[in-house]
Amino acid sequence: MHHMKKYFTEGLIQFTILLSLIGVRVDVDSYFSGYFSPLIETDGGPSSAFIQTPFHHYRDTAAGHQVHPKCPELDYFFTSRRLLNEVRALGSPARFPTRVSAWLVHLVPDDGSDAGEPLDLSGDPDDEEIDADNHREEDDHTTGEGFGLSVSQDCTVSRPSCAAGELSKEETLLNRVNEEEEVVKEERGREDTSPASLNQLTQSSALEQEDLLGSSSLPPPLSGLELPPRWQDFLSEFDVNFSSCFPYLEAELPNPISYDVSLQDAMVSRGDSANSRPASSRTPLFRLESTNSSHSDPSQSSAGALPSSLFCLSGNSSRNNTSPSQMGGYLDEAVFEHINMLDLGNLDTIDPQMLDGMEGDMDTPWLEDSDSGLSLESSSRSPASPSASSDSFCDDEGGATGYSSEVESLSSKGGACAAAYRDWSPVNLVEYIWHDHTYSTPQAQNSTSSSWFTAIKQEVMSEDEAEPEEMSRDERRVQALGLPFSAFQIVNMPVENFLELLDSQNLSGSEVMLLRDIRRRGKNKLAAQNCRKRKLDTILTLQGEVEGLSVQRDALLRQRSHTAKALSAAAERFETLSRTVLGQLRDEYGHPLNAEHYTLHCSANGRVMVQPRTNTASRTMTGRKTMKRKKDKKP
DNA sequence: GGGCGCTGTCATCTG
DNA sequence: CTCAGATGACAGCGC
Repeated sequence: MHHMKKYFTEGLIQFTILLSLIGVRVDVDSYFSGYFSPLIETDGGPSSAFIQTPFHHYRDTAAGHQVHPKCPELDYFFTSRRLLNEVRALGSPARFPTRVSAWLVHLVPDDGSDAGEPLDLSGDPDDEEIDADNHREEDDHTTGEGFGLSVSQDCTVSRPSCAAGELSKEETLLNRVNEEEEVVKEERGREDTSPASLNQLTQSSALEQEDLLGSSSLPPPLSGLELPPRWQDFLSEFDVNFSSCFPYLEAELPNPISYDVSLQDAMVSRGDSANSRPASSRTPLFRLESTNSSHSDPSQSSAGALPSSLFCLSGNSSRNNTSPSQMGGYLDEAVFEHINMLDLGNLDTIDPQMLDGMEGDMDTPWLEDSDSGLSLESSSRSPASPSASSDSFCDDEGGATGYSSEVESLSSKGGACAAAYRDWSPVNLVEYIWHDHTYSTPQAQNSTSSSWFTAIKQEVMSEDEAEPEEMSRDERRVQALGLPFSAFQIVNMPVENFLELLDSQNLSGSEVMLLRDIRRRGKNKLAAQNCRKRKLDTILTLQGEVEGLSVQRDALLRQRSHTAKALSAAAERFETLSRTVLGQLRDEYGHPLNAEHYTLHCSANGRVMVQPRTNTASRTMTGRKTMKRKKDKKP
């Protein structure tokens, strides 16, 4: 199960990369570097789960037993961060030559009969590769039909000046895409949908389209969708009909397209490119339009919550019997929001539902937590702990040093506590607490005190078959007091209930102090865990920021370099052109003008004048001297 | 046996 | 003043 989640996490990130490349913006950073990362429970209010969720409950295994923090089963926790760093590193060519060639190839139906069939997920494992070889990419381009997304770390940013043929090819493609968009617009207009959001979500793909259109080659067709084995496994786990998830891959892309763009460049230059292009050229190339065949098979839509929402972005449209152009014609903000809401933290709630059917042989829920919070199962702290020796309760009990003696002495106090203890069986706290992630707000927390008492007692009584667990020091103390509450409950119950407990149980002063210490220690334990988790998150966030700034710096440096090269090339072309023009001109004696002595000057009104080069130089020098004099006079 | 990381606990501060 | 939370510091434990 953990492999499943780890696998899913990696797959999700890779899928996010692909979505980003085809224009669907998915905020990955917010998932992993934000305060409320997906691997952290989300905020749920003043006593949120984030606050009270032990950090290390994620380290628990499916069997529920404790694992060491260094256990490899923690990998899935850190895998997301590692992958994120790798994704970030993709944009930095200075670090390592990496290229991700991810191909999404669509079928081009000949007669339309194939449009609804699921895409062939069998793919060549070489289609996704991390390879520094530049020539492999070209090979990939020549083998496939459809559109390929190739992230090349070593590809250049500046687009080479297009030849006339390339331009015509681009324009043709643009026109075709525009025509398709017009058709879709007309359909949408007839069906009275919100036109404002028509192109909204395709704007993000404008850059990719432009880069795509501006890139070099159009690969020949390839039938079938080729995915790397990891993707096949990843998708096959959820039984997702990929064609239903990306129907536009089949129907909306008659022209196979490929483009090479650096991932970083795609991110950095998105705004520039989008602004530099005329609006008319921003044609939505990738549409998320539902087809009739998307959900022809109801079982295909029965995947887990995440696949149905993540992959089948247009699934709800057809399920709700709305027309494809209404709901699935384009991605809308809700879809983006949904994607953004799909942080990995939701896996905690998704996976049990989704994976139950897939891994029925797993006896123990993987969500089971163990070593966390109050260390209710066990406490490695020896009785000789300093805190134990300083415990007021021990002092009051006549210097009892061992916990067993404490328990005995307390248990021997008899009275109501002992009677209550006889009627109360210990709670299997592992089962009772850590399976419920709402433990931050106990079930009866919001109820009245008496009902809260009753609810707790009933729950405690229902745990008759609970196996005795190795309990912590405080837990044993609570049991010794004969209270019908666990240490966890004492820690997490509202203060009103806690005070009522203190009053209602006829506790002595030392016992009250013990309960207060238990409550304080338990709360502080959670606070310490949160504090450490927060500190770790802060460090990771800062590391991510450093990484991002480094990538940004690299991009700016590259941009500066390219700008300088472009400027130099323009100057060179101007010089060549000037020499050519001057060579055609004659002075009053019929001699051709010497380019060494004359230059062309383009004025603002478009006039081109021939000026003596020496005069310009001298005038420039004169101007500089004038400026210098002015500067000297100023102080 | 020492280093290191994790964890619990205490003391203290803040809201 | 009480309470809850945050955080630095310290110590114990396991690897």
